[in-house]
Amino acid sequence: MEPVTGVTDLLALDRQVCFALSIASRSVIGLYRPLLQPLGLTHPQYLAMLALWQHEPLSVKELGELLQLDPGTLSPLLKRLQALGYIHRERNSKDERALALTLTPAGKELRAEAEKIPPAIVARLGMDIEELQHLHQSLMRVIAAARGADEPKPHDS
Amino acid sequence: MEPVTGVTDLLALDRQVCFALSIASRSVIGLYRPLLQPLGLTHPQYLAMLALWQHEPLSVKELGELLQLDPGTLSPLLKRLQALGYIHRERNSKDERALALTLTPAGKELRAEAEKIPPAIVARLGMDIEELQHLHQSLMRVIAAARGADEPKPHDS
DNA sequence: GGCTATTAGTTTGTACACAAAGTAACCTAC
DNA sequence: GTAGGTTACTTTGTGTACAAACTAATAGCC
Repeated sequence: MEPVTGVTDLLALDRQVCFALSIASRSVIGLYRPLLQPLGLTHPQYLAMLALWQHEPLSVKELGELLQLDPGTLSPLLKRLQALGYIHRERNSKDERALALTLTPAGKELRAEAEKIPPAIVARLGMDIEELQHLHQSLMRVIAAARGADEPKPHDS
Repeated sequence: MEPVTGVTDLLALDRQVCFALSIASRSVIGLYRPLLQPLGLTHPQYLAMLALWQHEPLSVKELGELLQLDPGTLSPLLKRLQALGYIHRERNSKDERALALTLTPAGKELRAEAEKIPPAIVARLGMDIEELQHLHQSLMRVIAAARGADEPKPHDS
């Protein structure tokens, strides 16, 4: 479409996938903010709750694998969820190193409120479900590709 | 494809576009990290440099519009770029409220190093250029949609 | 000209995000 | 069973992000 001058700018902002990825992520999180505020949650806290609603009980390590977050990020975040009264943080009696993260009754009840959120976001975005699903698949491939990329090929040389 | 049970889990982690968006963004930024480290830059700082290489000079406000970042984020980030010796921050003599952000010679020279980065990232990701371009378009549509969504329809009611 | 509202940046406070160092519990080998 | 390494989590330090309060300069209005 464009004249290939041989110096099409590799560094042009508007060509960088990572630039689009950063902004899209922040923009969509921004849409969640007013919806999450009544629940007292930030978006990362909401993702942690999603993981617990689906997989409770979890250890910090397991939650970190689900959300791709390291323990140094989760540790204070989980204390805040506890302070909000949504989760319990108890040592696992089988292995005192590990935490057993579980939901409080309030944490379980919150799920009903949270279920209103995804449809509201989709409505606000006003995009086709189909395009969103396609985007989702692309993003999952990017995640898998990035995951594979920084592993130095286990059985090589 | 799946049996529509009527209770397909709206809150399942693996269905949330925003979850995929957050993780994809962090994952790809993680790929940049080792490449940016020799330049002394973080990913947001790299994006600011991209903007300046393309559009210098810029005010903080203009840069904020390009990167969708608010001045409270950019102010300290730009001081760090100045401390690194890559940019100048001077008041605009036409309007003393505004800053004129310009590149130092070192900042201009950095561009040659930076040009090696996008091809390296694409290579590490190992994805089709075509799929990446399609993803980029989808992301730009999401950004536009999110942008439009939180504006309360200027001429309504 | 001088008052008021607006605008551009800065600062402060809270919350991620991640690297690196620290601590306590577990496991393995001997 | 105990020394040494591993594992799970916490803590500390740096750097975003963003809301809200603040400061200084400009623009509009009388």
